[in-house]
Amino acid sequence: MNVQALLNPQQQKVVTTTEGPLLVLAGAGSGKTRSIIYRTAYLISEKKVNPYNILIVTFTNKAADELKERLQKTFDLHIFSLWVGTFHSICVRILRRESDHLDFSSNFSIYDTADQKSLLKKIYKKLDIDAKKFSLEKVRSIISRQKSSLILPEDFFSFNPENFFTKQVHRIYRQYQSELKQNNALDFDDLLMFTALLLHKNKNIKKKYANQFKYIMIDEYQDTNYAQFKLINLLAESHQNLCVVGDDDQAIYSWRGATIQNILNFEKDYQNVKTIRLEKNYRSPKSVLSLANSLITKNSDRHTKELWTDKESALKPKLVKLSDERTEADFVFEKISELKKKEEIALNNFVILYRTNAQSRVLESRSLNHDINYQIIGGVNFYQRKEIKDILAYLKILVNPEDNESFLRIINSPRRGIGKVTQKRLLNFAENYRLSLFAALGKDELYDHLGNSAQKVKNFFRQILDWKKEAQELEITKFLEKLITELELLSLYDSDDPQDISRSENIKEFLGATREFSENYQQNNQEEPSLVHYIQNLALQTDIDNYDETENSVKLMTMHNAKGMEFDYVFIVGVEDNLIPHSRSLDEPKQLEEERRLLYVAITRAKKNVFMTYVQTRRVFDMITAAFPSRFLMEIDEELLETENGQYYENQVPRTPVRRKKSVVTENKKHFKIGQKIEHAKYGKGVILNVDGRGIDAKLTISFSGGKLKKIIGSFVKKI
DNA sequence: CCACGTTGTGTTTTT
DNA sequence: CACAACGTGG
Repeated sequence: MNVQALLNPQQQKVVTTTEGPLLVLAGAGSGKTRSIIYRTAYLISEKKVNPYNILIVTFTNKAADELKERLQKTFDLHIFSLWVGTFHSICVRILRRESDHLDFSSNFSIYDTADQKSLLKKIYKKLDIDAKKFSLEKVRSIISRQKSSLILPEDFFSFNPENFFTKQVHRIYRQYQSELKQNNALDFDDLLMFTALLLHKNKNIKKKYANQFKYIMIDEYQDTNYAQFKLINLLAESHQNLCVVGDDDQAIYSWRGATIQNILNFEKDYQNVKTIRLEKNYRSPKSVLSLANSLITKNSDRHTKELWTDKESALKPKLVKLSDERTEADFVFEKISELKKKEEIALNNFVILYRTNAQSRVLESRSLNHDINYQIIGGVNFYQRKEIKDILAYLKILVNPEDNESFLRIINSPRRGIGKVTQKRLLNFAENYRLSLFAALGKDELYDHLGNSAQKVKNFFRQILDWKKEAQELEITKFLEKLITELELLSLYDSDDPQDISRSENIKEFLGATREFSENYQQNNQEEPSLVHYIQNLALQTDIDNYDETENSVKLMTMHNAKGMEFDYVFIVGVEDNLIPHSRSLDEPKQLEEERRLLYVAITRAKKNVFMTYVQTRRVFDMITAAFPSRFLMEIDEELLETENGQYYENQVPRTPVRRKKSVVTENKKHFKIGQKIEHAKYGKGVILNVDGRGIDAKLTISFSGGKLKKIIGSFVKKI
């Protein structure tokens, strides 16, 4: 393996320093991933380490897949026994294997944020707690924080002050854990917490995994939380062969419990730590890097380092002031068209970054006027869409009959005439007999309590039992097809309503994804995947894991999602106070620093140049509000940023928010008129027969040239 | 039991 | 605005 030719001296050092604790402070674009891959290859082919003895933790599943692929293709290594994955997926794997030592079984359900909230809502009712005083999101995040810090309900008051508020939170937390257990379900944080606790409590199991993972590498170490720190610490303490890679300047997940102290204190947590700094940036030109450096040096809590590059560029980052968010979107798309034409590059070399998902909406609707394909990454996760979650709930109930949450989701969806009253009776019965809802269906006495609905419930039970049997016999894709057919899901969404069209498309896409998973799995494992395996894997999938970077389209995503990626041209929209830094982060200096890092991450994605935009008025809900350039812009050296129109530091007169007039739009002022000719990307040209609603979101009834009649939302068509 | 209307409520970021 | 929670009439 010729390391010298392909890596710079620091990277080489990372690769060849295999023993003992190693801290790699790797700036943005400094060849971090490359170093990890080479280090792994070096361990296997030069040091003759068995792949089975290596653990690599990546930040996304996608990164894990790519790493595996490159090891296989570039280095021709057989690495199927190598463990690569995210913290969560690795924990699932361990928990499934070790379920004998745990008080849940290996077919556990994994609850996402929405599941957590719906469970909490039920608990509020039971404990008579007011959701207005104890906001669901707030309590959910407090509980999440406890778990990230390995604080169980019984230890709660050792770490939290005791007052009225915390007492209630404690009650909720205790009940929440007990209900999760009843459902044989774990939330995301449980996956980490229970794995860490298992290794902590059970010396034999700890020994087993510490022996297996003789070499450990962790990517994005700056974004790990205490549970993750502890987990790794337990595994690495005996051999100390731990390499962590990260950049404290890119720590952007403290709100999720990540603590930057993990990377700042690594040299104290482990002994005889070797530290290597990767400061040469291979991605961005000097102009972009100076901008980024100028910003990040305003942060105090950091390892000092300075990124450098020898890449020159005539281009200068630009700052552009626009009047409102629509003009902003138009500007961005026009600029992209212009650059695309001028440089003859494909659309996938452009990215538009924003602070909040809500900002994608305008961009989406304006893109139609510019003939630019786009792809949104993130937002509502594919697997969290209603129609998909419904199907998943069926699968979960078949795998884990104790999962009451999933049970309640499916019992009357699609409608089968089992309404609230019957459900209430069933719940009471199950509670009296201390049974799960599904198990209650197996008791004959139940049906005496159900009156007219008894037969419907019986039919439902029978159906579930049949599916359960089939799920075991059939290959998962086959089974899924059968389930979808028998539930008549596709015909349920068979209308011209764009929402229904997208729902049935999602279901088909889900089937496709299942088929792909099944085929891959069979190839790698020489056997069919089980349903449990499949759905536990699904729960941890994200949008980023599945997106296609080769597709010819502009990518739209949050700054958070852009971590680890790179693009020729980066457009950052809404560089305003209240967005970046976000209004919720203004008071706390620590949070302000994190917002600054977030903008730093966004800027350092650029291979060629960066455009930042801000507007003067922005619509928030139904209000038009005055917007102001981000305070971060004032910190940047003036000469590093070219302003296209107007100075960003000019004094603006704060304007009072303007409430949008509720004017009645007369027929001829409407955005769309009856008789108007339009064009749709898929259906072609047509004429509007009816307009329901106002403006761009009106529901249009359109007769298309082929004779087809469709109902379509205004924003999906172009006026011609 | 359910469809459909009305009222109320809330948007940071995600595994 | 968008969507969830509630109430009413069939």
